[in-house]
Amino acid sequence: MNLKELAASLGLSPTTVSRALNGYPEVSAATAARVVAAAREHGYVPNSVAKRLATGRAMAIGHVVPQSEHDMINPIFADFIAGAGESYSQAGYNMLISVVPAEEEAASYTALATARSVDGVIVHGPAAQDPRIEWLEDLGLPFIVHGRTAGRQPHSWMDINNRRAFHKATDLLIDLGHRRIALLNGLERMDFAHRRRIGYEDALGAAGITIDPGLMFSADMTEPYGFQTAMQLLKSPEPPSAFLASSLITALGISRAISACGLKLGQDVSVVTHDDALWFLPNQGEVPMFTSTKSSVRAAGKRIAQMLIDQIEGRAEPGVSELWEVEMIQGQSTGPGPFSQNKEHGLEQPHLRAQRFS
Amino acid sequence: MNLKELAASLGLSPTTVSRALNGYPEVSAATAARVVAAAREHGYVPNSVAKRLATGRAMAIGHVVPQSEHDMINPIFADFIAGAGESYSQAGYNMLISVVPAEEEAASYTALATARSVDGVIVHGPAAQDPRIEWLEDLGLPFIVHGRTAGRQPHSWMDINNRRAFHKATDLLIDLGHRRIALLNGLERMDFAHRRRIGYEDALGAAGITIDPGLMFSADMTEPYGFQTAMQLLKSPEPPSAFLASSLITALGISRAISACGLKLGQDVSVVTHDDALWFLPNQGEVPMFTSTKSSVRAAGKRIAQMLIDQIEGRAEPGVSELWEVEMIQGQSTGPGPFSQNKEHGLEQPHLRAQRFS
DNA sequence: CGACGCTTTCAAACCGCTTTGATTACTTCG
DNA sequence: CGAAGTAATCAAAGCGGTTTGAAAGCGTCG
Repeated sequence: MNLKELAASLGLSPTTVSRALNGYPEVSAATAARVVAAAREHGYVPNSVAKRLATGRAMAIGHVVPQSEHDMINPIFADFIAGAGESYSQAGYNMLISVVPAEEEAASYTALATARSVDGVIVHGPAAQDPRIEWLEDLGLPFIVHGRTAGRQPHSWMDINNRRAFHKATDLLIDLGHRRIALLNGLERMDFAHRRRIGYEDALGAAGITIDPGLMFSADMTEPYGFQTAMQLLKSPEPPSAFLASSLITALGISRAISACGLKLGQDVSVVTHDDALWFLPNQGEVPMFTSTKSSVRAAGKRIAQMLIDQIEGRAEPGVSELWEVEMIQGQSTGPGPFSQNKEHGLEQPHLRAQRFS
Repeated sequence: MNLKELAASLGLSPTTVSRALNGYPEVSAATAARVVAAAREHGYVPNSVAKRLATGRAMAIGHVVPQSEHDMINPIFADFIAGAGESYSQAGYNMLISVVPAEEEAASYTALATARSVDGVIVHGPAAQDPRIEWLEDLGLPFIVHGRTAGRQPHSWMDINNRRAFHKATDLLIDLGHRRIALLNGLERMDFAHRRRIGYEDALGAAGITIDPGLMFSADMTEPYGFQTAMQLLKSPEPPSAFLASSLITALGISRAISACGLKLGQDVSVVTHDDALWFLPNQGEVPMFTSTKSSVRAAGKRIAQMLIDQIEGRAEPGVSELWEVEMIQGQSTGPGPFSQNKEHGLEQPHLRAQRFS
């Protein structure tokens, strides 16, 4: 059943039927109702492809995912997609994902733009200096960056305050009496990891603690990365008394290493981690396992998709940005360090300290 | 630059240009070469929407993801997508993902089919009895199921041998001298979990071990699920000496609980898990952490996408199926149990036993 | 009563590509 | 030399919608 047939069955022209279904005012209320009823009865759904050709709107948002040794398709991406998908389906958009070899990424954006397959794209995992912003600017394709990058042009983005989050996380550990704090960061060519490192270094600097390059690591955020790095550090002559991790996954690895060394998490060694609030790693409960800087990547996906749709539909200007502050969650993974001011802290039960502070 | 303009600039008709670009033989070799060169020079890319309308082929595969309390978008889905995406981009297909409220799932398939937005779909996470097979059969939309279901009609599917995998895993533990083996399964309304449970029960039955419902659990495969369930069991009067887990994520939780109870993984308590070979949880190395039944979900995604494309393009008949056997990986998480025949096993170094057997 | 304005409907053009069914130019053969 | 066959090209008709511009129907007013 297509539009022409539906129109014929109603004794109307395709024009009128089309208008009736799209809610244009030129059609009388009575006819409109009749058309809508008939459409529902026959189970008529307009052919999306024809509609797109006629309107020039793809009603789709693209996500280009380069595949390289450092895989972008990870659980964080999955949660982001889940959030974005909610916004898309509410607004009637489709989500188009292209998994392409890294070297074809630029070509992939060009193809999406010239073939008009999508109305806009979301840029994932921006590097500290990311060429994609310029590509997209040149192509005239609307886009929003999940994160930020140090491009010349102003561009639309949404990010969490990574620098501030890690500054505060580091402060927390320093206040607890920690001085040797290891940083297990993500890949520092990525903007988010770069900013987190600056936050960490700033906090150490402000406290007059010398920055030790031997305590800073940067890698893909896997569990074994956390485990192996922590093992190596804990067995070293001068082990850190605290760890700061960029992902709960890595933090789990660290915690495994702590156990393996016969130490107690939150007593002998403290850990603070960023928590993307991933579905399969809920860090919740009365007193969550990990003290963390928490921000739902799923919520971010939902919001960014909405921002992009607003921009495409002209409800928002390009060049907007949002910066979310993270939530600080007190968990069981932190305790007083070797330079603690008030030693009685150590006797205090962790669950009595449970609280949230932003 | 569209086809008409390109044709005009060459002094040819759109017909000839279209044929030249699509490699039809009716056009002379010389003209064809000239057209291809001009197209490249002008950066001409055919409008995908117009092409789709004209050919009736969407050149897209759909993935409908219902969102419910039991979230389908999880790291396993992400890895699957990564694999499928490879096949799609090689074959020139797009991947369309619809995240919809669970109650709109049926409507979503209908819309995809009638709007001709996709040429086929992949069905994820089939339940033991799944209504979607019938829906899709009725809609006439080509599809392949990742997993299986007990539907009446034969349908195309690709699955791993879940029953056999868990049968063998259970056998392994029994052979090591374990009798009380806890099963931390996924949701048993899902087909894969149902089959795993049967494999587990069959193996116990064959060994003459009474099945204890108090040792069988079914839930979403999160880390805390593993931790809490294992804690509870290990503190019970009759703790199990071994665990069988459906996911490495859950296995990590179990291992955390074992440490928390002051026990040693692979010595005091054994764990075997299924391993989907997720990117951020590599269970590799000379002697991997966990003894596991391993099968890359990413490889499955790649293969299933290929099967579906073959079916759509008429290279394969519908109704085909593939059953993959899993690989058994010997890791550090298993050791002799309380009923071990040869006690000297306990002294053996795990890494000396390292081997693979299928 | 005819001109006018307003609402409602429609025929036809269009979006950019593919494909069918000519048409033309050039060989080949009886 | 004309008929027939073949290769190369093209005009036009789709695909299934939207949208423009015109027309029809109807009540109102001078």
